[in-house]
Amino acid sequence: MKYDIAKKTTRGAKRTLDAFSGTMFELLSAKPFEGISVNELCEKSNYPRATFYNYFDDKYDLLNYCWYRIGKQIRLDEYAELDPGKSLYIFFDRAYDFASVSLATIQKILKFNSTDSFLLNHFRGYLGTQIRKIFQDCPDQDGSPIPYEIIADHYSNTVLLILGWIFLKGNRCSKAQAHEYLKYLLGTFQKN
Amino acid sequence: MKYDIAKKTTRGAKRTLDAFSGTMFELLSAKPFEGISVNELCEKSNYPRATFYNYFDDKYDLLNYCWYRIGKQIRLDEYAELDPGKSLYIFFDRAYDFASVSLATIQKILKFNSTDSFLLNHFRGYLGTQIRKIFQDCPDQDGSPIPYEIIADHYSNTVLLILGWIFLKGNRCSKAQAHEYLKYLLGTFQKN
DNA sequence: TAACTTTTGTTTAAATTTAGACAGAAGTAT
DNA sequence: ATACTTCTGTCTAAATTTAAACAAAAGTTA
Repeated sequence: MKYDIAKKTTRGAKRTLDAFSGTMFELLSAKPFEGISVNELCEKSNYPRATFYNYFDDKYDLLNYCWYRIGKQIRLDEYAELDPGKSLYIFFDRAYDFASVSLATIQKILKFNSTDSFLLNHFRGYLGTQIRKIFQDCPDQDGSPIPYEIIADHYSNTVLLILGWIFLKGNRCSKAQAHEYLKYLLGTFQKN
Repeated sequence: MKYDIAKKTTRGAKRTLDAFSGTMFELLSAKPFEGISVNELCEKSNYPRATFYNYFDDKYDLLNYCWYRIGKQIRLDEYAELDPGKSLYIFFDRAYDFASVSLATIQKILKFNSTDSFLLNHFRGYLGTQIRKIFQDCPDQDGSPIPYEIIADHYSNTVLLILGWIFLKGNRCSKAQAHEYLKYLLGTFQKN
């Protein structure tokens, strides 16, 4: 990414970032990621190519920013202060709510970018990394027989599994029921 | 208007004009025009005040541009080549279609800007002028007992009357029925 | 293969936007 | 009437965007 997200973004930068990522989501609802060109993104966003390259290295880089934008919406960065034992469920709930609201868009995107496509794997990768970060910040639990890092990975995998089952594979189920699934799959490790 | 619409607009200008006019329509759907400030327009549009004043003199000027934008959507400028006798009905149909599609927005705006408010009068004024222009371009009809300019004004008034009756006063009626109204009110003058 | 089109990523100087400050007007509250 | 807040319209120098051109890569067609 050529633009530094860390430093506070100016209004102009916000507009540009929003426009490009918004257009990317729009286009993903209409065609596979492979078929989207930087030219098209610029055309639809009403920005010249030079501006695109002021912000992003290429369309993959923009894709990353799209995931980052979703991450902000589910407040991926606000877990430091949460009870580690509960953060799993809190994260799950936020993701569940977001996916519920965005279901129409998700389904359109899936129509052109199937579950096992590059696009979804890319998203999985991003989200997995972020989830792992949440749990890695938690301290080692006393008396745990295996490294906490492994548990963090396992949490991440399991949460993604359930979310994918519900929203990508289309097996709608209530939040409460989903919690049951999570408890069942993670029961052996969880204290709470 | 500080920006010259006549010269072909750059992409950046198009973005800015679209953003501000779009925000204006949004705000009009939520509050009366009097209560909208330039600050608010800039805030919602994500542009600094300086940019607003790069393009517009004030919020009234922006309002004018909003009407201009609607004018483009109903192709107010494409009447030179049309049959003068029919242009009345062609214009009416375009306006009717546009209003039908935009009905939800119109109703929201009316909720905060009642039929006899400054806003609606301003719009009436703009549209009336444009309609008059269409008919003024038509040549004097042979043997007409009164100046064509008066007839143009009368056409403009009558079309606006019917449109207002249907879409502002809320008396929905079919396009065909509306044509009957028009024919009845203008029958004495019309040849076709 | 060869001709052709599209895409990519970079580069430039010119145009536009930008944050912030400014004084004066207008509105609100006490 | 006074203090307080918000709004307006203008002004800057610094930052960003812009159109256009470019060579090289990739994709398409015949």
